[in-house]
Amino acid sequence: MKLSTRSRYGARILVDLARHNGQGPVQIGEISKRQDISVKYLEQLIRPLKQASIVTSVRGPKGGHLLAKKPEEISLGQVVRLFEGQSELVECISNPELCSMSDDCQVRLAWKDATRVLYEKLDSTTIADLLNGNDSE
Amino acid sequence: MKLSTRSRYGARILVDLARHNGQGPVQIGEISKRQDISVKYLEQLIRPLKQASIVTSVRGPKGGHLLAKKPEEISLGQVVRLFEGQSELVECISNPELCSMSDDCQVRLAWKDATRVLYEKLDSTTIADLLNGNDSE
DNA sequence: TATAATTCCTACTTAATTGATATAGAATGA
DNA sequence: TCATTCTATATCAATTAAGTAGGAATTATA
Repeated sequence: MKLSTRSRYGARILVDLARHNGQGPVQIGEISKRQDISVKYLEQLIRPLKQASIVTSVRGPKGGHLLAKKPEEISLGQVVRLFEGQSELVECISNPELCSMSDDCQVRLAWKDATRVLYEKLDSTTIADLLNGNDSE
Repeated sequence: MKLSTRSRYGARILVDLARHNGQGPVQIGEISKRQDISVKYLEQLIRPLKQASIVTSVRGPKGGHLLAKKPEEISLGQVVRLFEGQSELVECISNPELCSMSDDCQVRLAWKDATRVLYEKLDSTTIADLLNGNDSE
């Protein structure tokens, strides 16, 4: 039960952008150096962040990426839901028909509860909460 | 971020054994029919449960498996820690040296917090809590 | 003591997922 | 106009997950 690197990197990208908020577009090359993530992989991770209107981009020379929202309006829950293929801990929570016993399965309800508790925590943690500490510069 | 079927099945095996507690050893073949899990896969899942002293077994004819503890003494947290290779949501929690930024990484601390909250929930849910409902018989 | 029921052990196979790279293309401002 | 930067697919290698197979060990019972 492991978070994908996509979610981890996604969070770090947003923290990086938040740190440079108000300083104009941040280029992928800079993020790559600071966060030690390949340019190509970064490009791939920023796309869903754009589609979710968390990040906006400016093309052309001096272009780059910017937060589309305030850091305190972006939660880890949003990031995780965006990057993890399946946000529930077990699939039968959202697709009960997958298991013949779903109707009356107490174990399923326990996993559902655990999922809820986890996301309550993630939803209450925002990028703004993560702004202290090492900037790696 | 998905729980493996091993953890899911593991929990269902324990609930099945708990339901037949005090009725002598329960054979894998019976569990297989009731829970719709292959005999071969069940054998593989019961082994770690035995090693963790959650289940005991009796060999030979009329043999089978029994809970080694009371249902209220077995938590989902134990089951998940047993079956998931890595119990933390991200690896840098327990192995900070994996990432050059661990020292001062707020994101890492946030994942750690989320992991803690999740396991607090799982640890507080026992097999005894899951005994109602469909027995599939 | 032979037999059959049952667990125990090791290895193998297959499929899916993850993490990442490569290649080609499109937009835009200096 | 062209270097810079973002956009979009495709591909690949490694790892992990899920499940299968075959046989050895153990033991109740006839």
